[in-house]
Amino acid sequence: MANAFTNRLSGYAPLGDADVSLLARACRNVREIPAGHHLIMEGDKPDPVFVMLEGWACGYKMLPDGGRQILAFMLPGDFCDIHIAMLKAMDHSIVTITAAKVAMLPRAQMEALVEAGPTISRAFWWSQLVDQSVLRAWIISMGRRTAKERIAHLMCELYIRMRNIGLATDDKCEMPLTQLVIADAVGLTPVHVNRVLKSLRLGKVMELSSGSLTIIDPVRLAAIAGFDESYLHGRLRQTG
Amino acid sequence: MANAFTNRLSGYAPLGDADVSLLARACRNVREIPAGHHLIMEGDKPDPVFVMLEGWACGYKMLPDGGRQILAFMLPGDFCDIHIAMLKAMDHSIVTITAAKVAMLPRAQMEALVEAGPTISRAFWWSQLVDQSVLRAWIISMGRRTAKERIAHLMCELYIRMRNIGLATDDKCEMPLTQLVIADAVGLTPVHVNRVLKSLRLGKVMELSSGSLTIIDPVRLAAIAGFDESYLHGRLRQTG
DNA sequence: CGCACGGTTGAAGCGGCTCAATCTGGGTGG
DNA sequence: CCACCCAGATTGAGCCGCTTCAACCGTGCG
Repeated sequence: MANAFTNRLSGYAPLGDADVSLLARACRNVREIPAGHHLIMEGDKPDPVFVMLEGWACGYKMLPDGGRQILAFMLPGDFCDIHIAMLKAMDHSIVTITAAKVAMLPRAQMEALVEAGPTISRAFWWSQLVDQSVLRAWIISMGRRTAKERIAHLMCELYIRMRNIGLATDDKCEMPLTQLVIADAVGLTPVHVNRVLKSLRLGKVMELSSGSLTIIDPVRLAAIAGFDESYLHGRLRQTG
Repeated sequence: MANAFTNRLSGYAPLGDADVSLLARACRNVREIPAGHHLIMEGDKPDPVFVMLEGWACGYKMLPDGGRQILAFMLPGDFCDIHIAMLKAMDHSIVTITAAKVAMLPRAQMEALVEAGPTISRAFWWSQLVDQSVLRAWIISMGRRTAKERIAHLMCELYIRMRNIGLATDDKCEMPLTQLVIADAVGLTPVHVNRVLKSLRLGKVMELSSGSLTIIDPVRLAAIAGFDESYLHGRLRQTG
């Protein structure tokens, strides 16, 4: 019954078997989506809430001058935007980064889950809390960190999130991000991202290539980033 | 019975009289706090949820190098951090900017309110949605906007939020922010904030002095900021 | 084969920072 | 009532991190 979604939520609240099967059954409507396809675009009338089951996606907003700012990365088990169904119109877009499996929960189903009991409801609140923490950490990065610190911090965040869902080894995980995507996430130029990655590589701190991240010196990477993982509130995923 | 808090929430969901009086009664425990005092500090064990009834506050995080990043401004009617009671330890601090009246709702009371019915619960969800939207807008500002655009955008945000709670006239509102505070919010230097404010003043766009904001040319200000107020989901406050 | 996309590198410019000094107004003690 | 004080505002000069513009390279794919 369990999937990436129920595993993640059970890290937030002690879900019973009934809760898990309710949540899993809510994920019956799954779509397979290739890389680079939009789940929803700015201005669309949203209805279903999207949940990532496999693959990566990101939410972003375009600016009048053609620039793009990425607002969040969505990994397996994540809600794409838990509030989506409350809006009249999307104020940002969501696009897949890799091929992905996405569950679609209609608004009514979300409401049913919330009202199904306090445990699921509590897990949803935790999920929102963590999402907000991540947004705050991004603000801190963009406001007060240098280019190198920012990129190091993003890599730490994504690595730990991957590790928390069991998709990382001790020093490595998938990281299917192009330098352009990283630039749009941290508010830098692709050119400068390239130079920073080079310096991290030459400094034997970490290496990003062919879609995966290798952490060479975890202590130094965390020091550069000023990284403290507690804000991600990760739990070891449930076994079995 | 109504106060800043119930007025704000009733913009998010159709609260009945019973809901309003429940919420108002939850705000019985009010503290008056002078300017510059902490409601809670990083590392503290949080318990009560704070709600601003009068005055301004801000949440911020200190960085190892002594820098400060402000994460949010709290105005009358706002939750300081609706998730606060779920945490084991605060990961940021909250300090008053002006003298303030703050209601303190213990964890148990929050849970009781959530379970009191779907309307209050829905209003809380909306409140979280709006808070997230604001965080996202800050990320966009810090990632992709110039200093002038960023400051203009922040002024627009705060002006509209003040207007939405009935605390602004057509072209003016209180804005008790020092240039240092603005700098810590938008990720700039106080010196540079000063220069930008000067240029906005000389350009006859807006003027910030002695604790209040005067918008001279609203159209140009919004154009500079690239501001679209819909993300704040403001409703006219209830009358009576 | 050749195109397209992503990565890499160099050179020059600029926006915002640093450092440092001066100014201003409101509050305070004598 | 005045001298003083201090936080916040203001201004100048020089520097640096990141951007811009413009190439060139490598590789997967039609």
